[in-house]
Amino acid sequence: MTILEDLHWRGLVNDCTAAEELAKRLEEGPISLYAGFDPTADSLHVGNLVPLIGLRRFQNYGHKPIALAGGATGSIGDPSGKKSERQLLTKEVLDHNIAQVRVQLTRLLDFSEDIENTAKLVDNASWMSQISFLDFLRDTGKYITVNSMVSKDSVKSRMGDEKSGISFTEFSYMLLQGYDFYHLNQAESCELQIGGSDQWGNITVGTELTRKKAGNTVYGLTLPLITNSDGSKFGKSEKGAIWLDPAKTSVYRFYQYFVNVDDRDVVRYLKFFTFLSQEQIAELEKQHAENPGARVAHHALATEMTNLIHGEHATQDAITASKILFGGGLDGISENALANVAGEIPTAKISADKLASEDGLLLLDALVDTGLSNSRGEAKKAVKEGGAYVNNQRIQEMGYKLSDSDVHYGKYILLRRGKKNYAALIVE
RNA sequence: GGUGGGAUACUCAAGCGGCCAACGAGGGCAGACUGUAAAUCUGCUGGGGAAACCCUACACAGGUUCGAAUCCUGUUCCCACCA
Repeated sequence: MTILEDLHWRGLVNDCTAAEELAKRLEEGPISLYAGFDPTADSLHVGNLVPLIGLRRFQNYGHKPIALAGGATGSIGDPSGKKSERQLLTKEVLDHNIAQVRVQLTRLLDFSEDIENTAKLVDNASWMSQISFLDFLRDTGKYITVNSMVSKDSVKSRMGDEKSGISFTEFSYMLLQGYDFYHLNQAESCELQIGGSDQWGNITVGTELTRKKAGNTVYGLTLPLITNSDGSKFGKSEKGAIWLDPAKTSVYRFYQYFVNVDDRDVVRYLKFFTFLSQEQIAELEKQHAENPGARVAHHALATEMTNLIHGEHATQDAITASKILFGGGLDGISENALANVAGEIPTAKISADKLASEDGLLLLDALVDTGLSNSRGEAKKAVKEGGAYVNNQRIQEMGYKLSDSDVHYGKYILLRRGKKNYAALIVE
């Protein structure tokens, strides 16, 4: 199977320039390719993952991947898919973000130096900052007509919108990104750019510019936008984006996000996100069809993803915690296991004195303290509705006070709101 | 610039002097069912309080009234028509 066949089978090819030529070129030997990301946050989230994993797929087939951090373009803001003008980020913030993301990329791509096609991370600020505005207009702007720029969807949608419009700054974005491709073609012999389907317009500016300016043929390939079957946005939970940074999204929540993927999506996502083979995925699909309740495919997906991003050790901890929390009662649970669980879910601290005192600690307050409820009113609602649990025992008594008898191993009280929101109280 | 219409909770959208913390729909949360699904059914959905009840809220600022989201005045922003 070739890389393109692999991508097609996975449903990862949305659009492609000169598909046949590209296939031929790939057969001739390894190429360099790149995908960019704008460092708009100090961590990647699962929504950024598809193009980056795409790079890895190419790397696995012997090609050389380049991850491009948009230190320059990120300071402008890509208008693609955006309804309104964006807030500009400062250089300091961008640099910080790039440094953080760099670490995460080392998990996704192989940067080992002893291999032929080692991955590379570049920042377009390093060459963009060298170019004067005048030079850019003379040497680059000359090759692209405004007519073609105006006809891009990303611009058209904003031109039609009298209210917000589009600034010259964002309008110019595609030229900058196009120049990146040209630059990488010159500096790294880069011949292919991949990206999300919203990047099509930007990518084609790059192929056009490289052809006109350097006379080289380069290719673009876009990957589909991931959509959930229920219409919600992929990569977002009720608490916001699912980040790769474990400080922003705990490993446990990361793992759980994939365990909770809609049945209809699980096989698609196995293809999109994992490196499992066609046979392995077919087997999982079969098992899922035979017994969806066992959620074999879900667990495989969650395990693969968590392994990739957080490593095997952290994954095992998340799996262990999940088994305990969703596997029945707490009876006979070991102190070690409980400590592990507490490490995976949100916690709040409470002093032993407070617990032993006359006033004690109201369950209502504990729910708020641990963030399981946003206000006492919500906590009361949860208790009233039978959605509040202490150590997995439902509590419906409004004035319930936590006491020593609720404490496991002198240290832990497990709280739960609803079916799957857990938190731990740590007694100190 | 002129005239008319509008701004209501997370979103859409009723209400046009007291029965309004505000109909209804969507969303969200919880419960039942289940598989930590989907679909369905039920309840809840400003804050505090066990509750009675209190506080804050219907663009903003004032006013009329025993009492205002509802009436009046001014301000801001939207939309339509005219110029």
